[in-house]
Amino acid sequence: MRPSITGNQTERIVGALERAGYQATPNRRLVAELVAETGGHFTAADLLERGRRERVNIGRATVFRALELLTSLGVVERLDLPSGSHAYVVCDPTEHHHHLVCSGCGRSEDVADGELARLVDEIGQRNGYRIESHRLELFGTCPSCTAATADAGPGEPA
Amino acid sequence: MRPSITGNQTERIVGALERAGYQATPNRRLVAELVAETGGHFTAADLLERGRRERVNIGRATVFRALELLTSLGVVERLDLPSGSHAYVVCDPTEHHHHLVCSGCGRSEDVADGELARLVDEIGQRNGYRIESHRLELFGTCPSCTAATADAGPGEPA
DNA sequence: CGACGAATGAGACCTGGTATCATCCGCCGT
DNA sequence: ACGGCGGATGATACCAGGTCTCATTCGTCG
Repeated sequence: MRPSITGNQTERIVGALERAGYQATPNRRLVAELVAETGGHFTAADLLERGRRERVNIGRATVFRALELLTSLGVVERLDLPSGSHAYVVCDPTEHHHHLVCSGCGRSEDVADGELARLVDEIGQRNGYRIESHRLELFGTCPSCTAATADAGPGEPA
Repeated sequence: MRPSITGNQTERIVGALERAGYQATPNRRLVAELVAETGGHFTAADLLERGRRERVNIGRATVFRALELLTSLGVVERLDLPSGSHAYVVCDPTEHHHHLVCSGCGRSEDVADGELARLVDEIGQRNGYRIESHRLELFGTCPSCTAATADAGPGEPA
């Protein structure tokens, strides 16, 4: 009785919304679904477009507002791509973590803070700063994209 | 014969420009000076405004173009502030590094990559990604801002 | 059912940045 | 000194991403 993996994901998001005391309106549910069914990162424009395919009258502001809400709950986070533009990823709100993003397909993994905390601490101490927050972003090629490019074009050795 | 610390800094920037084969035009010199005399990060709008105080007819596009140029040479880098907006900082182009930014005064220190490289490597391996780039950004309060707030308002204990 | 606050959509607005295009300027070869 | 050419410039239009306002509408609760 499990409609899909993303079905659970959607419920997780909607649940987070309700637990935080926000209404789970149809629009917000829609955004939750769209976010959940996205493999990888997405932009707000993206979401809006997909949203409009399902429900014509969804406003741009509503999408942004929903995204803002979800961001404040930690179920999505905003990434800064190397290009300088912004994207969102869905992620686990329960633990401080960072993101490893595939530049091929956009897929993103959460990576635990781990040793980084110590390193950050040291840097702060060395410079006399009181560190308040830090952000690590990793960009690379995921296993399947690596495999795909290896298949398609092994023609760039030296 | 040393006009100011930032004088050298300016020359360093202009030099980088010339070495890379670009003309060191008056506009670009102006931008270099403005950048050099900035303590901390600045936005493009910032720079434009200050630029216009010196030379009325400097175009917005020119400032952006100069900034882009300097970014491509590595003498400035673009930061993503926690607020989501962008700022630029001048930094040392000779070595891969990250930034530690004071959220009080905007001042920024370069911090060496150091152990991070190893950590990044491990993360990549653990996830099967081929890491292409990474970015660490640290935000905190610098020594003098810490001192200042301790003087001004010690009134937020619990 | 009625009321009130939260949510919504349309659209104006803002910021940061890019593209276009005509002009202009500096530098080069002669 | 001159002519020409490419690079640099400024104005301006444009675009993306995001926020604000405001009137309407929807949900929820009494």
